[in-house]
Amino acid sequence: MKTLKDVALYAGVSVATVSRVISGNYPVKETTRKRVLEAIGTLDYHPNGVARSLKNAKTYTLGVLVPDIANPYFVQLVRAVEASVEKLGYHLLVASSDEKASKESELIRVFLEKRLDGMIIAPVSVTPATDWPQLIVNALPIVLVDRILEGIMIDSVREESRQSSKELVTHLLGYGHRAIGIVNGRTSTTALERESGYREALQEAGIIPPEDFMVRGDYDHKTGYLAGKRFLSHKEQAPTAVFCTNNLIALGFLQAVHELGYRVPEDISIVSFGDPFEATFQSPKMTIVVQNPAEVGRYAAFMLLEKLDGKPGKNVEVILPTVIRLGDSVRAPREPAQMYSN
Amino acid sequence: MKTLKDVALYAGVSVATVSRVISGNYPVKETTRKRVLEAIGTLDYHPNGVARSLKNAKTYTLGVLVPDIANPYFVQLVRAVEASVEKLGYHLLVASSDEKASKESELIRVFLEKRLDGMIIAPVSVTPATDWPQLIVNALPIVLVDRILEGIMIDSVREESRQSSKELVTHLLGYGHRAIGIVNGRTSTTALERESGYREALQEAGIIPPEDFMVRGDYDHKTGYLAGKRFLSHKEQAPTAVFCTNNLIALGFLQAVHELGYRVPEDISIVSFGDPFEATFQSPKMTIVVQNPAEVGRYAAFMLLEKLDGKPGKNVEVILPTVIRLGDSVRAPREPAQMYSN
DNA sequence: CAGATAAAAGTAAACGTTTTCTGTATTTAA
DNA sequence: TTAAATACAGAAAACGTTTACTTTTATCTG
Repeated sequence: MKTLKDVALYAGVSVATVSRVISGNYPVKETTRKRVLEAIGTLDYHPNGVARSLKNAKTYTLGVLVPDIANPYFVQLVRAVEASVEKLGYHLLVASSDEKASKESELIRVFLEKRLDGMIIAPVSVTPATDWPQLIVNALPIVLVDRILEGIMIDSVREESRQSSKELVTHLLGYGHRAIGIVNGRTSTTALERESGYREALQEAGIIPPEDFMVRGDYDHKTGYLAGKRFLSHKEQAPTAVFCTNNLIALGFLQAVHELGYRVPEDISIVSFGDPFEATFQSPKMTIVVQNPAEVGRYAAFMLLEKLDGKPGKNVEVILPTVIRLGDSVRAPREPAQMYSN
Repeated sequence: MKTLKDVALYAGVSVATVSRVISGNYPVKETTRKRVLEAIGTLDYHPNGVARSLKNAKTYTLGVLVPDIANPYFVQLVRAVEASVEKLGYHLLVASSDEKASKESELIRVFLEKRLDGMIIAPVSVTPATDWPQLIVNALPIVLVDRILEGIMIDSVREESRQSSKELVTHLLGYGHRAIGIVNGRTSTTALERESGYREALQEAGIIPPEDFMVRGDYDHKTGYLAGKRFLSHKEQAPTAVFCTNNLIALGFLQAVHELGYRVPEDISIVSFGDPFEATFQSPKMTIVVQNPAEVGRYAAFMLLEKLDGKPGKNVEVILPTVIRLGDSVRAPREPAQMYSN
């Protein structure tokens, strides 16, 4: 690949002049500018961004670290971030932590070494790994999305989760359900919040759910599928309604229900978090807390860009409101509610 | 951020020694190694990857350029690429061209300037933009995915498309359909191949489809939706079956059908390209050509890594086979087939 | 047309690494 | 105990930019 020096030689000027033509920040005589531009064209010169980044201490690249890049929720989020930052010339290094703290640490290290200008992270766990405090010290611009960390104040954007979970479960209670299960993630704040909303709703109804109604697994298809199989294989002791805390879990659960020959909502009612469009042609149409990952992404991008711009930044914690969209995945339990209250 | 110099100063050695400790490629006395490692730890030193890349002419970053990063097809593809290259220490810069040649050019330029080690691209158009030839000359390792370019030989991986399109349409013909529409993309090779398969099947049946049965738009939801509205708003002249050439188009078309109060396959039969899992709970279950983007991604990654390894490379053109999965989105047309043959 | 001033272009240092080339301890052999 | 060999460690150049500083060239004024 050609360098400034090659161009300079060809155009018969110094490298400084070529650099100035390219940057456009300095006066260059029109005739020489022409000559340089021509040289650049014929030599097919492309500036070396690496050298430039070294000199300028700026890479124009942002790191995005999500648990699963294939989860539609994060796909939407990432796309919104990309769309928000592209006009300012930033590009994205996207990576998946697979919900593993070790991979998260490793990738943060990579981001650091690559000298990315900032990062957007959906942390794996509530309790920050050892690397996190360093990060803060290093003052690298960070915005957390979807989840937060306990004990460390970092700018974050997420969607309301506890209250809406409570409402979902209350909705089920309103239909007469008493045996209500939950299929949840494990380590993230969202998982805790959603479980907390679930518990609150039940508590206010005087219900204490049995331990085996509460599944803690991963935010993935498999967890939902296995939970569905487990719940429904002993139908008599199964919950009459289930709260799936995430879109993938809901999908997996649904598949299990179908495979076992049961139907929603005739045999079991389901509510979940999800994307209204994704579910458009699903049968049945699910009653969901409508999530808006794109909005989360836009906010996160905005906040990160502000920081990059040198704005002071006062550790904002943005919580976006959510709404519930009713579908037809809920109806009253067929049998009289078994008594799990005490 | 700390530098080698800081560490060297702190440990009382030269920068060269610190560098050698880090790389591990040179002999360093155990006691000094310890001292250096300690310095690195207490100073929280992270090597500057930018400087390293400049020196080594290697960024360990690959560019991935797809038309739409939110399309599940490309999401799967990208994820497979990521999974394939991560163990070798490569990371991904992902960007969307939005099916715009201008954006594609721009992003290729960015990739070039960032000195990425290689790129994987799903080109927007069959006819290469002016930048493409340069790319080849620059000998930057490239692998095309999903689509190819006319007139330039570049390694590529894609799925068989023409023959399977033909089979899909033949399947429709077998059910007695004669008025068969197609909703397609515009510029890519896949669009051409799918249309070509469609035409062949019809031709062999002695049918020449009217121009307005052939919609050419984008590979997106909207194109499918609009086509659906258009076809079905004049039901009497509408096709009795439609071939949607892509998952998003199919989804959009389906939505239009639903909104207009029609049903599949009672009122109209549909076949398409798609992902068998995505469609699991769709009603109806679509008859599709099963695509396997992950496999495409794995192949592309493998081929790119080979090139990066300095393997000669002989311009391979990989075409992965596809299979058809029958669903229940097709049945015989209700009214006697109108005659479009001649 | 000389001298002052403004404009344009050149020189060289710096960014933070890696690595070749040297130099100095330390070990080994005689 | 000394010469040769080996093992470590340092100095400095190089990667390709940007930019402060300096020098050259062009322009202006009287």
